[in-house]
Amino acid sequence: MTDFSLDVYEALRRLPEGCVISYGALARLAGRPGAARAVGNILHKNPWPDDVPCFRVVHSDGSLAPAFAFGGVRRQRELLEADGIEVVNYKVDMAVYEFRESSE
DNA sequence: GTTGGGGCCGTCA
DNA sequence: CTGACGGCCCCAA
Repeated sequence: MTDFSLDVYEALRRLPEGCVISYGALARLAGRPGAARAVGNILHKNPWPDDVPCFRVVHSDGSLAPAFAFGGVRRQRELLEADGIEVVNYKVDMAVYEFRESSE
């Protein structure tokens, strides 16, 4: 467990419902741009799946994770749709649902 | 559109 | 500590 991991979990916790984020973006929010792979690993561990909705984390192109640990992309799609996110062909519109701190 | 290479960080053996 | 792997990302051909 590292500070980076905790930071990732907190960043995800701050993520509002109905929004998604990519591994890279999440890593960036965690303060480690380029650590997208580490983020994937961290989310895989996910000690607190109840507080850390990793299902809101998608690829940079908006596609869902093919190796989603909870039960596959199918499960993830249900969770995303449950958040009010429109999922098309296991992909979401990053231009709309991607979480951004600065709305510029 | 696909394929190949490099890089980053964390966890496990 | 080193080596290998991963729910990745970016750039170039």
